[in-house]
Amino acid sequence: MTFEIKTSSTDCSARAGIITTDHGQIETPIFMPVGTAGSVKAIHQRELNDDILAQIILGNTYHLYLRPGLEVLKAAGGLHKFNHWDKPILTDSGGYQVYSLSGTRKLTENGVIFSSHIDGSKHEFTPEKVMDIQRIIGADIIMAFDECTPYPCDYQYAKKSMDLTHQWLKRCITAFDNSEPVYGYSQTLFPIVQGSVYRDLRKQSAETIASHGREANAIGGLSVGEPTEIMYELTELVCSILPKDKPRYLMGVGTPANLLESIALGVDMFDCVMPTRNGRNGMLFTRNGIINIKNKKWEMDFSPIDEESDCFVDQFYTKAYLKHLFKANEILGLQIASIHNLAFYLWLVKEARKHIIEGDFLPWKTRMVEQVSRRL
RNA sequence: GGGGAGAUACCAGAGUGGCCAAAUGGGGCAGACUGUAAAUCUGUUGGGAAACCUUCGGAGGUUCGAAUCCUCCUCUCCCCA
Repeated sequence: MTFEIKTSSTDCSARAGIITTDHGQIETPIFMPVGTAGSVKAIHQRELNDDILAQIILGNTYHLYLRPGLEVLKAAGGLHKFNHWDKPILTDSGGYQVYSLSGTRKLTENGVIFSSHIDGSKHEFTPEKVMDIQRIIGADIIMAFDECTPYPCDYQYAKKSMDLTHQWLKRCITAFDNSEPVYGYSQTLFPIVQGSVYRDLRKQSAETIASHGREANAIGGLSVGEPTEIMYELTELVCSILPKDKPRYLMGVGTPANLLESIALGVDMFDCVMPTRNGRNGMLFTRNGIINIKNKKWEMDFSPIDEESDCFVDQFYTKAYLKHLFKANEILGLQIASIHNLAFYLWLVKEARKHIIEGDFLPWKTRMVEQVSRRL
């Protein structure tokens, strides 16, 4: 994997770049749709390509390991062949599940023992095992095994957890560097900064992560419930320490406004379930603000979902029809909302890139943040 | 014509003397959702800011107190002829 910066903003830390992988290029800043179980929920690959213009998608180690399982993935020839996505894939390590499944897991010295959310069976994840699984899944970008701390999180725990993540990282790196890709193309390991909301821990973690000199770096443990301002302050701090010439990936973020603000702070990559999950729950993100399509006010609104969008569903379907689909529990509603939201997210980062290159990112960003945050 | 069952909030449907402005579902209205245990979850749904007022087919009655008991009326459904 290589990263080349095309243009850097002069009035903020935003930059436009190109990541090159064996499955093609990614123009940054980029938003990566989440496809946890090997599928971006409710979306066809054709829509991902032609309507949403996705350049890279995510998969999840924990979920894919449990189902379909490594035997199937290996026999399929890796996730790219299995789900027929031939552009880049990034897999999360299961570090987020250490957090979100905290009720059914146990931390050990060696790693984490999970109870499967599917059948309750016990499975152990260690840094070595997680590297091995991600080799077999065959993602272009694989994530270090970390612990995503909850919020709030007391200092002692945050420190202990950060140290654990750092130890695990060393083991991840050893395991990764001493193993080979399973399917011929190269894979890249991203380490992850932790440290909860504590500036000194974040600083220490960013320095530790940077010292490993990997090809890119990720920021984890944010957008877990802390105030947005704190998230921005920590992102800014961490970005100021992580090397400038390497991609920075802010994990799990966020709202359209979060993306724009974070791009200004120097973040290049994002992923978030929000456009898909919230879309399935009736929330539409648009350049003019946020719509809850289930609300009565859209019942008689026969205007297109988004008249300024080039995306097929935005022109083809009306708000009133989409409202009806949601109320009638029709599966098509979920599909339309998901396509719309992802297309909007990809449009937003593409537009951000354009303005970075044109040199007017900051004023454009300020205007857009206000616009996309409105409630319609 | 004879016999039986029933009428409860937007709908379905519990409740059969006080703890009932009335369970539960559905529907309606709104809210939440940030590296997906999520087509999920939460709130609310007679009026009123509140004290309180008006409700359980209708009209009377019994009782300190009635959706619940009694009388009559209206209507619905089922079975037999």
